Amino acid sequence: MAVPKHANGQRRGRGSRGPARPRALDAASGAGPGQAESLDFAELNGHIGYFLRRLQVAVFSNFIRTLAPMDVRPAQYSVLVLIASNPGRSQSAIGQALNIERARLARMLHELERRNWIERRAAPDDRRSHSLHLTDTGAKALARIRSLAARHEERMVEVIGRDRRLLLLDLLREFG
Amino acid sequence: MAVPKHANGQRRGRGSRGPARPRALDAASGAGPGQAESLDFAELNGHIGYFLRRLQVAVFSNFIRTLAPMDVRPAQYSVLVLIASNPGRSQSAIGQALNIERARLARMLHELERRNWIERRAAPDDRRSHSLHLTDTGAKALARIRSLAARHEERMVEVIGRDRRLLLLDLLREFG
DNA sequence: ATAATATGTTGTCATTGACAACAATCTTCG
DNA sequence: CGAAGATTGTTGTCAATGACAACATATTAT
Repeated sequence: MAVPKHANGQRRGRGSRGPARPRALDAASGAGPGQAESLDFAELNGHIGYFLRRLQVAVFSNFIRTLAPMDVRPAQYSVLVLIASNPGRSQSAIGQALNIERARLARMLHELERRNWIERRAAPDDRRSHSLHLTDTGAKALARIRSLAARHEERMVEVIGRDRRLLLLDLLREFG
Repeated sequence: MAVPKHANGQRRGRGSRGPARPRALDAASGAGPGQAESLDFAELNGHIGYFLRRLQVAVFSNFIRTLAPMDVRPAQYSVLVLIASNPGRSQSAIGQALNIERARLARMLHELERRNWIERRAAPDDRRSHSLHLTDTGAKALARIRSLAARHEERMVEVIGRDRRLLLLDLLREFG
């Protein structure tokens, strides 16, 4: 497996973290040197989805890059965290909560089990379902993962702006 | 081709559009009947990416569903709109602007050309590149597409709340 | 001119989301 | 009780997407 290709490029160190308006996270935005007279985006600018998409991609990209040392992707992270906070739940419970289709989750859990981070135990009450738990190894890994995730979130604060981030979280909390 | 599988389910009519707090757009959120004591999401709630992702997926899902009659996906839409607003630009210009990799864009343009919506003309100044234009058919299609896209955006306003949407647009505008 | 770059194209892989089919278990209800 | 129906997890498979290598053609830099 190793580092997935998906962890795409986008370095671009940028020192100065002045209080000034944060710069774009990633990609396109125009701004670069030697670029033909920038295009007219007016129409796209009316679409929420357009911005949401770009921001989401940029945020995930940073997440993947930051967590590369543990080779954990966002979906895996959310599953691990949810299992940690809710040990013993079934695959269907976790899947529904995160909106991950059961077939997809089954395969993701295979991978996490292969890494010895989680285990499926027989559920006492319903022999169809498995109850999910972190292993000790998983708990240790999660500790490291959490610290990387925290670093990622800090970086998002830097780029987006602390207040903006809070506003976003507030805005979005109602939809999760 | 026909309607791509991707245009996933998620109907769920909901009459009453009172001024009350808008309900979730899609998926999971808990709330449903007969669901085990809802899970602890506290940790994920600290992550912007988590919300961004869910909201973005929900918004795109609605977009795809709303534009299904024209079988246009978000990326195609953005390409069409950008070509319409900036006729004659090269593939690389459009690709960079939208952050679409050139190989991917090449194939997308094949499809749009097959549908007779756009054409690649020889660029006068640089014979490597193609200058992109809508066809008449494409312009007519885009008219319909735009009206569907407007309907989608209206729906987003309904769900997200007019003021919230403006706030979001404001917040996100700086990052596109 | 020669080398380095840029543009568009095709080939190919990995990841993801979706869906169908299946076995093993519950649940419902006659 | 017992058969019909639903749920849970699993595997197989397809389509869309993003990435990247290799290539031909053309342009720019040295």
